[in-house]
Amino acid sequence: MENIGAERLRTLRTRLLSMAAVRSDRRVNEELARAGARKWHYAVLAALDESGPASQAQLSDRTGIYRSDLVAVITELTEREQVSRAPDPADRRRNLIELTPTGRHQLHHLDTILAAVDDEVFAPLSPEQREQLSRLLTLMLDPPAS
Amino acid sequence: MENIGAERLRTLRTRLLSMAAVRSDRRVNEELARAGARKWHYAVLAALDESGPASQAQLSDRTGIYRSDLVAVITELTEREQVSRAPDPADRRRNLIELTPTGRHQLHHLDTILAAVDDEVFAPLSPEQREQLSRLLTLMLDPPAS
DNA sequence: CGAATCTCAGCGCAACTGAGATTT
DNA sequence: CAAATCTCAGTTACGCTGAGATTC
Repeated sequence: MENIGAERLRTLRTRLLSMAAVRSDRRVNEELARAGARKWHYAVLAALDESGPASQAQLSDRTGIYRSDLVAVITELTEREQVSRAPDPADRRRNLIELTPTGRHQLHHLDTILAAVDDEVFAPLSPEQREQLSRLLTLMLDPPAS
Repeated sequence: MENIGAERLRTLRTRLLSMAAVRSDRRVNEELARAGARKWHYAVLAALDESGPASQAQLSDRTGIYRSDLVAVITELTEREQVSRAPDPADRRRNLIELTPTGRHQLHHLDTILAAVDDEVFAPLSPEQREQLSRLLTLMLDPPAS
């Protein structure tokens, strides 16, 4: 049981990661809120833009949002007329969710906002360091098949 | 408005950071729970070990726990006899919180657990990459005075 | 029939706010 | 008196579970 040093709270890696994410998430949520959105809204819009119309179950897989929570998210997006929800004629268990022109416009708006937040949150890092951070985090999340 | 690419959700840096932290936090919380603790318990024990006896307000500053939440945390730690809480004779508005021998022992136990979790969570990274990650995160959180 | 899908109700935890009581 | 400290009550959001109804 060696000495860990008098800096546990400042150097513990899992804690650093957690604190950095809390700070980043807070700014992201604040700025999205100013645009009338939350991060799940963004995730759904982006998933629809990148992979096309989908059922709620597919959107759940693509975004990581729980199926039960997606119901409310899609309802909110339809109220804002950013997506449409209609029964899938090919399989009436499913809802077919599609991006509307308004939704695509909002997505681009949110892209701009998020780019600015990224720039602010990672301001202390050089462009090379930001890339390095992305690489390390990606490596953590998707370790290359050994 | 240039094209962001069809990988937003997989490459957005703030999202990578958030996902990595969620995964890490989950493992930390699971393992601390198996030891009958939560991360705030650890933070308080470590702060007391490193900086000595303190009032709850001081502990709040050192750990980042809200003063209102510290009440319950300290109560739980006293129930486990890991800290003692007594009115500070020098200023009776304050409670003086001190680490007990049991608390110091538990702290060392939790140190061991957290070292193992760190090793597991960051397994995909080499020792050099782990150090690099720590440096980048520290830089983000405490940017050097420009 | 079993399996998939959507919906709703609710739990547990964490971050956070606000207010009251006591002491300095 | 104003300010600091501790305590308690309550809000909001999120991740997650479970159950019912419908459709395949």
